[in-house]
Amino acid sequence: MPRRLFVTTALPYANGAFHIGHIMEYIQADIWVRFQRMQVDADGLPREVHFVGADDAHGAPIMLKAEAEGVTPEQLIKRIFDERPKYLKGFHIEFDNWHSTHSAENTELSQDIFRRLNQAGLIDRKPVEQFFDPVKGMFLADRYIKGECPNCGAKDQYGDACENCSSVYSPTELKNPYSTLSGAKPVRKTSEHYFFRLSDPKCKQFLRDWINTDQRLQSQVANKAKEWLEGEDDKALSDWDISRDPPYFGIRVPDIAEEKYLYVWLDAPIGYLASLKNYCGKKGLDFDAFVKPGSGIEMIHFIGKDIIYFHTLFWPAMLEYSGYKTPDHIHVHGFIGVSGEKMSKSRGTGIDPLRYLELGMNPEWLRYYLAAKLNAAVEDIDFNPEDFVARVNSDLVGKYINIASRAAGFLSKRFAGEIVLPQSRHEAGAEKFGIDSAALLASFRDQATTIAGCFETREFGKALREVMALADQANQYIDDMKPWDLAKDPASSAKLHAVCSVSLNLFRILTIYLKPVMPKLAREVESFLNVPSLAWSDAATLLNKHKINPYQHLLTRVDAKQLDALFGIESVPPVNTPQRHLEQRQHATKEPSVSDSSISIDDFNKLDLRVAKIVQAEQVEGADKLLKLTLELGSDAAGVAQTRTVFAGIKSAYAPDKLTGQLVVLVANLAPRKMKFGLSEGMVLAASGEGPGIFLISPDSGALPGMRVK
RNA sequence: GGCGAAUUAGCUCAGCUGGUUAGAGCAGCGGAAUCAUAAUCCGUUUGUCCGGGGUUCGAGUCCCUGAUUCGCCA
Repeated sequence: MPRRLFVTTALPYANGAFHIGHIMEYIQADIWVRFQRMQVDADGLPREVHFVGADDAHGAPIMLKAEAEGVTPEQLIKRIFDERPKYLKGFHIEFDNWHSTHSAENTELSQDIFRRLNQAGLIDRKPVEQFFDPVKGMFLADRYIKGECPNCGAKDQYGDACENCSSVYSPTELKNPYSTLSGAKPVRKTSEHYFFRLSDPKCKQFLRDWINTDQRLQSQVANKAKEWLEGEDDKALSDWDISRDPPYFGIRVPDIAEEKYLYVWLDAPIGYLASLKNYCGKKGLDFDAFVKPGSGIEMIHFIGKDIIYFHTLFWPAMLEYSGYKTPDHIHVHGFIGVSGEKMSKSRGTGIDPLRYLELGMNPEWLRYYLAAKLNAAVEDIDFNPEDFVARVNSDLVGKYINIASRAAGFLSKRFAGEIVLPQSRHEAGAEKFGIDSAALLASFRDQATTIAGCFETREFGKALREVMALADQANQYIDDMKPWDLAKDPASSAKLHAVCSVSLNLFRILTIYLKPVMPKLAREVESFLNVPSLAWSDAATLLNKHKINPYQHLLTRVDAKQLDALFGIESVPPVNTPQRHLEQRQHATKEPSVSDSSISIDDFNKLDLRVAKIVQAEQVEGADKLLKLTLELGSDAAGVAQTRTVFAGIKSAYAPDKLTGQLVVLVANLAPRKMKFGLSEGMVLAASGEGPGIFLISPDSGALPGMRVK
């Protein structure tokens, strides 16, 4: 039997587009999956891999977001669902299936799992007192409650922790609490909830065994899971609240007359199975045979470190006690940051994957760069623009592609594109040429096992370092052989032919090793070399007496300007970026969607908006989007004109000379921001939308510089 | 607050259970080359291995302590 693998990535929350963190995870998993698909197992059968994903489509945040947009939750998640392929195809991420937790399969599986857990005696029902928003008519998760910190009295703090004094408390301890949804004062209300008895001794014992199974989890992950599992007193593992009251967008708790819903985090991971089941249906495969205990299939989840808790405690326990097989491996990765800063979606320091594609940047650059930085540890990685340019250009174009480029021209021009290797060194030919190419080719071939080991264990960075070390050797070989000198002397024609043939064989082997990372490029190389799809085992063979196609450029270099555009100030991604379920504490301090909450007049008054007159507007050398504006704000008490310098990203829409004298609205109390070109002391208001165009906001005639706007 | 992780060349990172003058790539510098989308090759510089103590014949590696950063406390 070949190895059989069932691989998933974490389900993205369907309230927004993919961000770079999602794409990184998919690229990591996709590389791993593609590597597996290139393998043939001992019996000669190809390895069997099933790679699925799905949207995580339930929960209060989606319900509220849809409401704010004036659409139904179904419409919202449909829109998001329809966007997914653009990203996945764009980055060559090849899922076998993409489904949704809002589906017949997931409803059926979730309700069935709930029933089976109930039958196993692991479901309790008990009353819970929570805050309730009397205006909205719904129970409030912690993140929707704000108030004054019970410790330091700071205002507008969330229900879990104070940003000011960082004390931790529960929402019921807040002073003067209010609902962020309606502004109303929440009331305490009791409701019956269902709980999964995770603290049951048999459950804990099962988890202990599961967590401690060798090779199942990375050591850091296992340690963390143990810490949670074995916590005592106030840190003891508690039972898991798995139901929610209406209104809720989710799956009904089965077999009861009351309207209650399964908590989104219960049905979300079941989405892995729902997607697999949907896929099995399409392919005519036996789903039950995949997921029953002892099925012989390896179940592998790629996830980020933020959701370890769910995947190492709740999820295996749910599966175990509902009669399914439990996951064999959880592969946890860290977060991606940009230039040392944490990703901040609202400030635009993140990389918008769609913009990356729209700028025409090659997705395989990103795949290579991320792979070069990824390893098997739970470590955050950093996207550094200079590093990105250097790595891609020097490794891929300078080292790898260069090998083909150096050899192919001679081969086409002089030898009709036919690869002919020298005879083995013990026969006539190789010795005569003084080429020890056999040893070189053998050393390339022999790295197949080492590099495969790196891919298998997700040490992608190490794998690529090995590959690039080989590419260095290939370039050295070409340098030693000096084909350009050989080409000058007709007598050394045979040797030139040999050198080019060896070089292209080296290039072919490198292509095999890079194929999981750069599938499209590999396809183009296959077509250039005129060979069928390369598998891992092909590294053991050589191309000889074989005609190739003319060489065409295989890969362009990164232009640093593209990165400037990627990070341009206009590149701010959509405001509502997806996060995992927003009801979770860890996300509770993140900003809520603008439309979800109202602000008080006091909040508004914090803005000091002023009418200002543009007295000077000039181009900024080296800036793609910025104009430097000098603004007059009226005079101070002593009659001295006040001016401000503001850098505004409006170059694409306004010519500097047309702006002089125009009145605009300035955010006068915005904290000054040091930019590459100088200090920007405020911000001018402008409108923009999905399409092109930026439109400055101007007061009606009669307004004077310095006037307050409110 | 408690627990944990991280901190190694300008940049990105290797350094397994302590063992010779601490490594790689990129960048830099000096040469060579000109087949190759200025790609390649040779040579070369660079480090208070976060600070301070300690254990040891010997510590980047172990222990204590301090700093900074980050995470978890569901």
